[in-house]
Amino acid sequence: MQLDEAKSKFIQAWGALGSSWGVPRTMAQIHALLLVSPQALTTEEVMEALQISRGNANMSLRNLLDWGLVEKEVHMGERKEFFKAPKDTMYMAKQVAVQRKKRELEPMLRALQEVKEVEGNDKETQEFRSLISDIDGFARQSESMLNLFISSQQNWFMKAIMKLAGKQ
Amino acid sequence: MQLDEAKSKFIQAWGALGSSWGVPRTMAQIHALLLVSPQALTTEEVMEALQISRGNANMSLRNLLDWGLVEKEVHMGERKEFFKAPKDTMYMAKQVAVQRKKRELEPMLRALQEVKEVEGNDKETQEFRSLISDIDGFARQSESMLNLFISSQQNWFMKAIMKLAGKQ
DNA sequence: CTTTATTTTCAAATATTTTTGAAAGTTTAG
DNA sequence: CTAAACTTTCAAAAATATTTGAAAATAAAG
Repeated sequence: MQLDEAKSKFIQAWGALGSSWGVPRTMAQIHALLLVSPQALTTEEVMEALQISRGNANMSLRNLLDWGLVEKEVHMGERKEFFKAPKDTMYMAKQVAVQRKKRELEPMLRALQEVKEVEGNDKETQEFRSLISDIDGFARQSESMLNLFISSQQNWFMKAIMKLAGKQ
Repeated sequence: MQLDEAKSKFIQAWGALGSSWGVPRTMAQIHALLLVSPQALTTEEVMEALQISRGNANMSLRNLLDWGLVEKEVHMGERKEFFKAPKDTMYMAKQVAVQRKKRELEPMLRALQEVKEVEGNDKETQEFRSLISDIDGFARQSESMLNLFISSQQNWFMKAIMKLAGKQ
């Protein structure tokens, strides 16, 4: 397999992965493109490489900046902005963890808190409360786990988990 | 807050959570509805409660069965099928882990394997190979972690991780 | 076997999400 | 200041995903 073909397959696969996890396909593809590019690219180059519009390229790049998955770079004497993607996998995973925690886990915890306030003491209400507090407990444990991962040094978290394998 | 209002809020929140993780909103809502229902429900009852069509209810329930998040129940003397959702949070989380591993992690591992076969020894190709093998390493660690979680007893995995918190 | 209840299928309709592209906005150079 | 380079915005268009509903299939009852 030639490098170009391999890059293209990787870009497709990364796009598909994003898509099935609720990340717009193009945004994931741009991320992949920047990951496999030796140098930082301009908006024009991203548009050209993925055959997408300026608006799309611009918005997707801005979102990737928000996610902390892409960084801007200024080149001396050049007016355009260049974009590059940090290639450290653990760093990427932590950025994604930070964002999804903020965007999905925290709103869910708030919703569970609200719904806990339900009135009544009949059996059905008690069972409802019990379900909600089970889910809430799990959500809080997940939050702690994510915090541990996010604030851990480099590969510590994954290594520590691998070590748990024998102990169960 | 009244029980009905609380149930409805929970159903909405669960639907939104699913939606932002690539699970069809209605499928997640049906799951939530069954979680908060004291008894098993028929397709008719699901249609009525969520105001959705028969086709939608049927397909979503079938998918939930595939995911292992919903079970069929037969009632003596009744011809229709009844559906209920196991309310054990850890069990649910494990089912989701099994399915997402199969549907997204494994295809990604295969794609990475393919793309590793790239020919050439120039600097750019070497950097590409290095990126792919980093991502592959992380993906494999994730897979091991999921396997550990999936096959662990009850709450063992989460508890073990909580205990790691002080040790870093 | 025939009738009726129930479930499944799937093409078409609808809804939602993503993408486009042109106009407006901003920044830098001269 | 003015013009050119570049970026951002956003309404409309296109693409994609979801939902509908009626017809077909299946299963149970009589």
